[in-house]
Amino acid sequence: MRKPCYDHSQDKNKGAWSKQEDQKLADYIRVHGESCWRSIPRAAGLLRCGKSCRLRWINYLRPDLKRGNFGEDEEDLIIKLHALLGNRWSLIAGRLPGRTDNEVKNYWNSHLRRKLIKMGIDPNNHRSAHILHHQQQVLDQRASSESDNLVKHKYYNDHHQQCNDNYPHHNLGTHKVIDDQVSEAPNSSTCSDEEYSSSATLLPDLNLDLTMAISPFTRQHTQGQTRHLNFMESKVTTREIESCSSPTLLLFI
DNA sequence: AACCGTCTCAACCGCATAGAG
DNA sequence: TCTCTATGCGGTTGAGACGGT
Repeated sequence: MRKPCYDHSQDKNKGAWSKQEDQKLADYIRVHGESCWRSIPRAAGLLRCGKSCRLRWINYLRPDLKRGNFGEDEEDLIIKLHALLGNRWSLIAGRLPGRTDNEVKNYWNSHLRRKLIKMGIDPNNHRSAHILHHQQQVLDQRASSESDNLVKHKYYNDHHQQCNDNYPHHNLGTHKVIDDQVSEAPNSSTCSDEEYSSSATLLPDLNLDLTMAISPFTRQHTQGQTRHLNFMESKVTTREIESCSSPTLLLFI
């Protein structure tokens, strides 16, 4: 049986950190560095669990943290990255020097989400809400009368183009197969190889290289045979994409 | 001044994953 | 290959701050 992450059976402190606790932790880490969080509380004389110490250090005590309000450029970057990565806060925070994943997540939930909603943009998929509604209606009608998925795809792409036109600021491109959270292609199995390679297109203003790759894990195929896929494979075929339920997004920094 | 609703953000929690043995 | 432990991540919670009535 796995031990609980937070063991409060030994009179561990909970809640807000006191200045003395902060001081103890900061002093300890300055001398000994960040290693083995589990042992740090005892070594530093703190009645906290290791996880709590790690969180406190990363989110508050780290000397390289940038405190204060987010700048416009930071907001802009968060929105763009969220459009690409979804709620991968640690990845997003990694592109914002001095910001933590917790900080970015909180800022998104308290400010940016609302800001996008006010602008008529769905913060979940970064699409214009009224256009999305209209497109969905059209899509539903067509889907009910035609079974051809290519039709859906055309509408999806047209719609996406329209969103980009309406909100060029976000430069969303057509990253429909980057990730199951980010992309919402009606049916990715209809994409051509060319379309998949376009999903690896760079976003020049972000200086990001977004490359499709299949997860390194061995995947079971329906026929029962096992196939090993190369982790760094950047050119993947439609068939491989089909066999992969969760394509991995790689960020090369 | 008191109450209430909303907002913000630090901290908690549980799950996933990496890595060691 | 399997099991176990430590760490990392993202969703959620709750206390305190703040503004409106």
